[in-house]
Amino acid sequence: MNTALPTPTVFRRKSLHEELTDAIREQIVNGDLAPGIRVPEKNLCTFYGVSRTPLREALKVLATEGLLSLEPNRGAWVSRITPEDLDEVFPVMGALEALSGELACKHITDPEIGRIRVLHRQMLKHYDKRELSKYFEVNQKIHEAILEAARNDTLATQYRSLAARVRRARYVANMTQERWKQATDEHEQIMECLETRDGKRLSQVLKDHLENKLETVRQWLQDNRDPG
Amino acid sequence: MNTALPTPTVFRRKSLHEELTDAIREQIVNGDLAPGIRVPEKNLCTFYGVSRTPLREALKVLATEGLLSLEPNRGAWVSRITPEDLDEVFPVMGALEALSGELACKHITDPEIGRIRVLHRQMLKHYDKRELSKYFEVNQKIHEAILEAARNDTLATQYRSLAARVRRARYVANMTQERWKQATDEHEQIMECLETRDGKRLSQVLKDHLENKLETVRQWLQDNRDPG
DNA sequence: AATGTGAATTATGAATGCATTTTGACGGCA
DNA sequence: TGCCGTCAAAATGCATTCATAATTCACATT
Repeated sequence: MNTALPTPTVFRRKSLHEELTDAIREQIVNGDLAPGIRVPEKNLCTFYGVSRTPLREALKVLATEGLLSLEPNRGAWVSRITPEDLDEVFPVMGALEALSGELACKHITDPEIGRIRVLHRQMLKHYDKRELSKYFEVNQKIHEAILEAARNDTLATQYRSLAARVRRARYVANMTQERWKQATDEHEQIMECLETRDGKRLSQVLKDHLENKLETVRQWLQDNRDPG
Repeated sequence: MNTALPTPTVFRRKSLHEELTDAIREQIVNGDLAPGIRVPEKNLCTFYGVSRTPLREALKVLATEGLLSLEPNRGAWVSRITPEDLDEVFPVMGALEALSGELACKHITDPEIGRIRVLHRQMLKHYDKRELSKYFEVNQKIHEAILEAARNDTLATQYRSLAARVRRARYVANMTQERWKQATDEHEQIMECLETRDGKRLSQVLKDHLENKLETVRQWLQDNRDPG
């Protein structure tokens, strides 16, 4: 019998606090829990049918991820998104995404490029039909695929954490036709860079792409700022 | 009466779990809790004289920071440092440090440059006397000051988190005379870039500087790898 | 009307207790 | 000797309970 195991598939049940973390993170990123609102422990406890102990552990984690703000003896809020936040987060995301482009070009395989090409075509179809939410879903998969191709979990974790903070802004609907067009053009360039493995150029394109996005988010924030 | 408050000095007592997080993080980064060892809750509870509830919250946070590994029902370990980790972490740190250099050149004030210049001179003195630990203490202050000058808390947080993971390697003693010389030369360049506000060049210098450091850490890891 | 006081209510902080899982020693057995 | 299965001890997961701080709201004061 062969005792040498293949790629070790680790079995790992999630504990309750971990599932809670994921579930609440989802709620925040989706916008079910809007930026700025209070998050009383009791509410979430009854909502999820759990006791406060694992829930509080989850809140601590989400706070370190920057999605919640905790104040001792005063509870938790969903972190607000301010223009200053954006000005901080986007440069960092830019640096990370640029790196992911460079690394992806080093490590990506032809089949992977093929899969991204498929996603790219899907995305263009959604663009033609102006299917905004489907467009964005595929769009996100493309960026995720590039991140995967970079073969760097540390990078992926850090990037996703920042991306989650930004994604809470429901800016998508705010994209102008012009910006949308520009974004698809940039995605065309992204494909070219991947296929020619031009890491230097890809990192620059991704950075510019993010600049474009920043403008859309900024605009959204201006249109949706709440007086609280 | 003037209702406009000056810079709002926020009073904020730390809660127990937060203090625990800081204390244990310190223990890990200092090497009091060595990479790979188990961290039973009970031990830390008796050590700090607290109950398990706040302690467990602290463990969760440190796990998301990457300093601990948690496995359901099996407890916590101090994360090991593998060569693969270094190959992941250093490129990301490089990207972040490069950004910090660029931003610092944009925002840094003359007095700040002056203070860094003072630190720089101190560091050179320690170098001349071969005072390794003092050298590193000041060295770290310089990098911290640059990070401060970048005026980006998100960047600072992310960078510090990664830096903490690396700092656990007690690689300092491992630095060769040659590398030490090279490091001080690079710091000379860093000062030049700051004084001329040459962000592009500074970001490159910082990246190279980090490459140098990576080699030292790699060497340390090779010399100190444990068969566990 | 604006501000101040204080008791009642509510929410969070932390300790304890119970259930479940893991660990590791021991002994049977091939 | 080496391999399993069993069971007690220990550790962790979660719920509950107690302690403490914050908030609310009624009422008094200016």
